[in-house]
Amino acid sequence: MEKVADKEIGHGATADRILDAACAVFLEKGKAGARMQEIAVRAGINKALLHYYFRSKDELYREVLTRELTVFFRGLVESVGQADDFETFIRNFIDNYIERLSQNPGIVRFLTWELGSGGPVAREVIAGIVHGSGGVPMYPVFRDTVGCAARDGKIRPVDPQHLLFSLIGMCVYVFLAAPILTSVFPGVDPGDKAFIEKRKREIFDLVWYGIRSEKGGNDG
Amino acid sequence: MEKVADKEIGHGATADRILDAACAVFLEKGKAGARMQEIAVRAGINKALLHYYFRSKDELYREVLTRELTVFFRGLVESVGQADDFETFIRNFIDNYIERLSQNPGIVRFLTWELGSGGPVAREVIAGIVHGSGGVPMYPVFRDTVGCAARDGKIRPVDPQHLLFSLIGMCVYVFLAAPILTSVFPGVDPGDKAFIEKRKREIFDLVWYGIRSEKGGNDG
DNA sequence: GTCTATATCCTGATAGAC
DNA sequence: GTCTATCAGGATATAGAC
Repeated sequence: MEKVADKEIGHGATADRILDAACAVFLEKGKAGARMQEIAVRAGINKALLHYYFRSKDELYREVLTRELTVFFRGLVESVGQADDFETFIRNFIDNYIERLSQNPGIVRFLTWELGSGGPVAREVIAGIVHGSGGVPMYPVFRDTVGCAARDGKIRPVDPQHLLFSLIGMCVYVFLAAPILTSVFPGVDPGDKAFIEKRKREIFDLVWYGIRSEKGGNDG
Repeated sequence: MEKVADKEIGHGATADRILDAACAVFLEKGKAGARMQEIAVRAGINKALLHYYFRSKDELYREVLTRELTVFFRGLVESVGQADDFETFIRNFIDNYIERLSQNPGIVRFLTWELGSGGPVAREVIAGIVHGSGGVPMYPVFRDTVGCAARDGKIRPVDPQHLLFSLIGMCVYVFLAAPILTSVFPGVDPGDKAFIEKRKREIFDLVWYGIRSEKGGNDG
């Protein structure tokens, strides 16, 4: 499996092109709106060959989701890491989270929709990732880190669950609502590098001023 | 148009039932995933009668969106109102915003998806509401109120646009991500009254501590 | 206004040649 | 592995009786 002139270099070249095309179409149109015809064309083949590689639309959908969500979630989970002080812990979280989102602007929107529509496949795949993942469970680490910081008087006591929701919400919103934002606020572009960096700073400032302990806080 | 035994009281009773049913189905499945058959059944009629009232799926979709988004957006815009002091201004915003969202958990999810999918109908309808609305433009009021509070030394200087994004993001996220949250955090239910009230308080605290001016702030 | 039956079109999936 | 041609099912939309 290493000759094949003209075309690619062997085994899964076509399959990969299909997966890429399918990913794009599914993320854009959703499972119901996606058309096998369009996926085939974007992959540079025809429907018959598409079905030769992936028996059915359902199977293709499952493969795409598994591949895409696995890497995406692993990336997000890594947003919660150890850090010397609590300030960098929060800063790293925001940086990493926004960075991943800005590189995959479509996937969160897709996930939000598909999960709400009760898609069993998406639910399954995610369950497999969240629970089965051999990696570090994300929330316990976050909760404990916040708890320690509060106990040490670095920050005021705060519900870690809601703090997490607030952080994620602030990070995710601009990407989810990108179409509305750009239409309501001409000049705002969530894909723009400068906007992204400013967004990181604004979120951090709001959160940091919002939770740090009064007594210890005269470094601003 | 005021007799008609047995059935409802006249003109648009059936049409309204159809619109309600269609709204539910569209919000749940999206335009592509929605089936005219299901809409008909939920409205208690059959496909033929459905087409008698609304010529095509596209037309029905447009009517539903126009009706639903109009009232929803007007409600959201009202979240920005005058208040005696800046603290109640923020508190009112959060209260109102979350209240509307919690009563329409599905519509934001739908909107986010459909706008991102480039649906021209949704875009059109929203443009008509946002611009054509004779009501008060939302953002200028918000921006000026924030600006005044900063000028008066009530809060630290802060980018009003990003503050708005942060506020909305924190409010909206738990409803958008409800399916994920309930599965990852057993016990969390964004539809629960107690959760909603707690969420309001947590958001307010984070924002208020996060933006209020240091000098004037010793009332906590 | 409401129904049953039917037309028309589209899409996912298969057959079979090369 | 890749193609053309085609099937079978399902979806929107219409015809026509009541």
